[in-house]
Amino acid sequence: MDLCSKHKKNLIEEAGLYFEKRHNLPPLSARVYGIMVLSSLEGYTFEELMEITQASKSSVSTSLNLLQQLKFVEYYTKPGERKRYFRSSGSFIQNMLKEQYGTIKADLELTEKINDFNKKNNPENYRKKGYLGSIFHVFLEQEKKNIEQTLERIKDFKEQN
Amino acid sequence: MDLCSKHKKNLIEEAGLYFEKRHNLPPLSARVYGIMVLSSLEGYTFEELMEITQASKSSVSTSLNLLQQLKFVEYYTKPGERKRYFRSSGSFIQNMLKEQYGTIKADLELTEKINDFNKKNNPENYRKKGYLGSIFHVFLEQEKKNIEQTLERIKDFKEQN
DNA sequence: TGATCAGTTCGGTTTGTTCCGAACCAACTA
DNA sequence: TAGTTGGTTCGGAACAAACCGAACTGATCA
Repeated sequence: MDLCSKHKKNLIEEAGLYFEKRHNLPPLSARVYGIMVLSSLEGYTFEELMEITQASKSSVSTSLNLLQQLKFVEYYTKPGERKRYFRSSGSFIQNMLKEQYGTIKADLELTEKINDFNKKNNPENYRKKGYLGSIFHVFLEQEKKNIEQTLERIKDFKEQN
Repeated sequence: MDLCSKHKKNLIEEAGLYFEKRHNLPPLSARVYGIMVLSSLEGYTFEELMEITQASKSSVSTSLNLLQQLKFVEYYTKPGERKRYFRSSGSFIQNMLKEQYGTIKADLELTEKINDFNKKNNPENYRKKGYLGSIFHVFLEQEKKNIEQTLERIKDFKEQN
């Protein structure tokens, strides 16, 4: 039995490649997550994932554990069955944006440190090159809030719908 | 001669580690970029970078080429000299945000494709799980603009100051 | 109790990345 | 033209990441 249409396979490949490059997941994890986001809420079993990816038991296990740790994937069980059904947890875009937001936040924090240093040690740099001191600092604070709010709105939006 | 104070060395290490993890640069490239963002507009020569990083000629060359390709670093020359002086191009935070923005944009594009697919193939998923159809789509469009504007504002701010 | 099922853990192989030294090139200098 | 300076390119060593098979665990079932 074919678990996957041709078109779906192509999309999985595209999404997988994408997660690998941009969000640097290991190749197999990336493809597994690709499968999840393109699948119904039903999800897939361990076996089916082996079948689709043509990967080994241990590799699939490791990949699923990583994805669960990242909160990208979750599983549920059907009463009476021991098998787990794996599916994407939350929406794909929310997971991705949350990650990006974390990075941006960390960027801004590092920026503060760097600005402080340059203010003291490379004042000419600090002025001319865009390390614009307290005004810029305030400005960035504002943008930081802006970005935070975007994520909040997405969260709220989803909860209300 | 010591090209680098103790305090600066620590910051370089911290920044380097950060670029390595979050923006996945190779270790040496990450440290070199750390040096750049913590240095005056004067920049450093190839030799000085070898001295500070204790790395080989070829490694420094490769690193600088990567950083230039990413537009993180640029060089200038002094009239009459053949030597290049390397320095961070643009402000660090701008470079970082630009990168993040690119990722978010790509995320949103992939989201559209995935939503389209799920709409057709996993309609129940599409409804229940946050793939909320055209409303969500419109909503995301708006957020996309929001994020774009943040970057624009940073750019404008810097140009005006 | 033994057998089976669902998944994990552990070494080892394969694959890929990062860095190095040595040879090289291109521009200038004596 | 030969030598020096500033930097690049190439092949390989050292290390790390990704995946595999085989042995294992822990739960259920006959």
